[in-house]
Amino acid sequence: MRELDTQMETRGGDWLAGVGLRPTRQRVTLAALLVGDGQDRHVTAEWLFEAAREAGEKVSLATVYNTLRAFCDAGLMREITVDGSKSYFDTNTSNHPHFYWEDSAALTDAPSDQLEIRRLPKAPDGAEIAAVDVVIRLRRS
Amino acid sequence: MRELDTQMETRGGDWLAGVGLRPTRQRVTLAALLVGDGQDRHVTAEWLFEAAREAGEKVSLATVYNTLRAFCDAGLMREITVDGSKSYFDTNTSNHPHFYWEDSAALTDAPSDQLEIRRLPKAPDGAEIAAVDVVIRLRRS
DNA sequence: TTAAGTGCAAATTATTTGCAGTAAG
DNA sequence: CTTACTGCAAATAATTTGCACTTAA
Repeated sequence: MRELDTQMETRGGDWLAGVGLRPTRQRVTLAALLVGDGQDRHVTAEWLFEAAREAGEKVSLATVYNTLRAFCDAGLMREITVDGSKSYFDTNTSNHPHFYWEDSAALTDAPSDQLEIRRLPKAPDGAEIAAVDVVIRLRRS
Repeated sequence: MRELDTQMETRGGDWLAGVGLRPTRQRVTLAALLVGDGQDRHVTAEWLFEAAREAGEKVSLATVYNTLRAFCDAGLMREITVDGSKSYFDTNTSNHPHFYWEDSAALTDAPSDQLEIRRLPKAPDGAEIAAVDVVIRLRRS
């Protein structure tokens, strides 16, 4: 895996500073791995833990979990649930559809400009729509 | 909770017979609780286990899990994932949108005749769309 | 009679938490 | 200094599994 360079860490640090999270070494590392290259990313805790390890930074798995949760609470990421077994965390917080590759259990963005939902059911009385999750399940053909 | 009557058990039994699953006492009980009244239902393993208990039938939790899995494999039900922690099983196997009540963690059907998806992203090369899951998350307003 | 189904209890897997130590403001 | 953060290891929670015992066909 790639090494983390200064620019990536700076970008990760800025991302944290934006929401007032204390920029500890671990958080800067994880943030750099997540948004350091400006790409949107969908990760599992295990994947991020491995990525940190491969980048030569040491962080405990518990901290990876706590950190992902903190990032979500701060609104920096969104948690996506596709298959009961594990959670995915998305650096793109806008509401957009996903492709879920059943064979590899990978989650990627689906081109949102191609999706158009008409006549969305209205929320029942006393409730409001918090989000609309759209997951397009793909199978190798 | 309600008792199971003959008609419900008959309906549950027919449901099983339709796919060639051996109609054991436990399966007939669970099937009757699921489709005995002709209503669509969204249950968790724990809920169904409790319902069986309250109907005076004894089934182990492991069997409830194994049975729900068998019903899904047979195509009688669909598993729905909404929040990483637990699985819901839906007796309505057609592809339709759901309401997820975040406060009570309940899953219900959303009126599907009101949903219309236009320009669904096309599946990338080498893949085909297996299903499109739409979950409308509701929050008390 | 015999293969499939059931019920425990033990095993798994993903995630959270308690708490003593470490570091950021 | 003081409070938040980190790292373990132990605790949870949902689900699965191994295996001896039933039961439907």
